[in-house]
Amino acid sequence: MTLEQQITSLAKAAVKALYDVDAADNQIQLQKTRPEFEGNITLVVFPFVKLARKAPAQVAAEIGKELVKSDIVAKYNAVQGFLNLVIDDAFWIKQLEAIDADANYGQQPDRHQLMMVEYSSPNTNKPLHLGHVRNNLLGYSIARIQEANGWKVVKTNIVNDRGIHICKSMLAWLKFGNGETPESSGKKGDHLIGDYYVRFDKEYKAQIAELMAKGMDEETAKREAPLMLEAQDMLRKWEANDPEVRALWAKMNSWVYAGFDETYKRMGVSFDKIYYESNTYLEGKSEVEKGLASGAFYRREDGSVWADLTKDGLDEKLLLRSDGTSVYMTQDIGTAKLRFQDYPIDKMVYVVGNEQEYHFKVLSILLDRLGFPFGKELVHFSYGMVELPNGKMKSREGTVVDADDLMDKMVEDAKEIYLQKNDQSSMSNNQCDEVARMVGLGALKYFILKVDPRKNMLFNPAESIDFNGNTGPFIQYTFARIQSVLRKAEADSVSRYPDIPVSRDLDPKELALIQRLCDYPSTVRAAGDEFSPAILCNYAYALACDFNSFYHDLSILNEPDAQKKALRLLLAANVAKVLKNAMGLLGIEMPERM
RNA sequence: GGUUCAGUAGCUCAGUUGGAUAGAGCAACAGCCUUCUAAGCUGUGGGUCUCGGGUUCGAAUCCCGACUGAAUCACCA
Repeated sequence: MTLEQQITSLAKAAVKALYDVDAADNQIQLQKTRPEFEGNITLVVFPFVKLARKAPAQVAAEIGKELVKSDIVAKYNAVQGFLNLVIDDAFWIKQLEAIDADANYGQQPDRHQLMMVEYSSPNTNKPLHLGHVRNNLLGYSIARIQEANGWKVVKTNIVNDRGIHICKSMLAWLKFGNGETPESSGKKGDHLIGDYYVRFDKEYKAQIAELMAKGMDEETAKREAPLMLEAQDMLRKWEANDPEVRALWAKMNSWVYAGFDETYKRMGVSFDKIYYESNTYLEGKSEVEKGLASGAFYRREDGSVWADLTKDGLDEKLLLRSDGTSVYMTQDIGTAKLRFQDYPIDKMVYVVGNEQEYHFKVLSILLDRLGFPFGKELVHFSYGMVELPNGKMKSREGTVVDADDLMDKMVEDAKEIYLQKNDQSSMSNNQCDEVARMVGLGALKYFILKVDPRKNMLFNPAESIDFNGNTGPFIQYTFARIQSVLRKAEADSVSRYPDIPVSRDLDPKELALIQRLCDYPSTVRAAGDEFSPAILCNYAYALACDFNSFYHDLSILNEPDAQKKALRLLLAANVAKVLKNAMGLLGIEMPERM
């Protein structure tokens, strides 16, 4: 039973005894005692002031007098309406022992339910940029966090591998590529394709300008530029299964996948099941046809198919174009159907930017209308955009921060710092590179995950991401320090388990650490409930801060008292365990030394 | 224009269901390495929590109204 639960029931009993009322759970308000007062946990007594008909401070004192009768409350003091409770050291030591005994501390019981988490979902016409990085890191971390909350999680990716944007890259490559391949150019496949996507846009704009110079208006020029017509022609051929177009498409996509795989691997994200739009859009079409037959949707005179959502307070939504081709929504319906055929999904989560909130609102209603039981409950985990100092990132305008470049830069910076801080004669190249990789990526991941996912965040490329302060490397460093101590303890055969039962006055720094460790399970739950890795970041940072302060003030291995030494070692080991676990849920690796 | 979200220190961000004198980091300044890793620790300065009302013992937090910014409302994805 947690401290909060114990105090809650004690407080209820006290209120009953003193004022003869049964307090509701939400009337028992507990918070951590502020550092300027003595105590570990504080009961806010304002809720009882009225029914006691006494001054707040007096009520607090009366309840305190009751509570101190129990074993776990050693002392109390009342400040206005705040009753500060000092918890007995024996309680904390027992808690630490329980934490130590639990190898999976923080893991919540199995819920026997399956959650599918969709994230990443790239287009295959350009490489990943910082916006995708946020998506991938959030998606992966949320999956890990929900696993820790007892869900069985299936991570999935829907690859948008077809459509006009893909044809643009293909066409530009055919026209201007001279048969360039990743092998011949030494470029990563996704970057190669991205270059041709940009090339298409450049040539297309030139054609538009040319047509406009001849007197054509902009709208018409955009529509009639030869490159655009050719791209559309290519899309029709693709849909008609033209062998040449399909072969080219398959070849170029395979280059992109090879590039993506490399980026994903480096980022440390993975998927259990990958869906491709080229395989799901037909399924979507047939679902829409079914909906049309059942009267859920209607067809207009021009042949296009629509859903009327005005009763739901929304607009009308197009589902099939007049030429019969599908749109984004159609594809998402098909993908949803296939997924629920493949897995017994209890909860479906889409990690997609907040710019698509409307889309998912509509999707939820449509799925529900088509008779899918999961429609109403789908979760759109809507996260904010990454902005640059001068606004949004735009692929075609070249104002993107490339994912591969950014990771390179972070690892380079980490390596430089590592070489600067360590004795170069005592390390191997491999060790240096491995630490630099973990630390560079740790800095990047923490930087992104520590901000509330719902909010837009700003990234300034001119200012490099920090390695000091509230950062991933700070937490990694704390961990590495502990590992160093544990290695030394092992070498000296120092036990972290004292021979005699520990019962002594805890140092405030020790106590603060234990109390922080006790908070971990509820933090994991909160992160899961709120879909927020940021909550875990804040926790890991606070724990690392507490430890560094403890480490600075108190000696572990040089402590002469064997009992104290053992307890501090036990404490350090468990801080390391929880730090590693928490960071693991964020997808951040922890180096043994740095 | 409708809808949704956001506005906290110079900058980037925390702030659990309303609780005590609103917190970190960066940047600036001043200290601490013969002692378990100084990517650390300690201290100083820095605030009209966008603004105005309201609710109450008590509001950065809840309600209403402004202002500012973002997203969205496509036969784009």
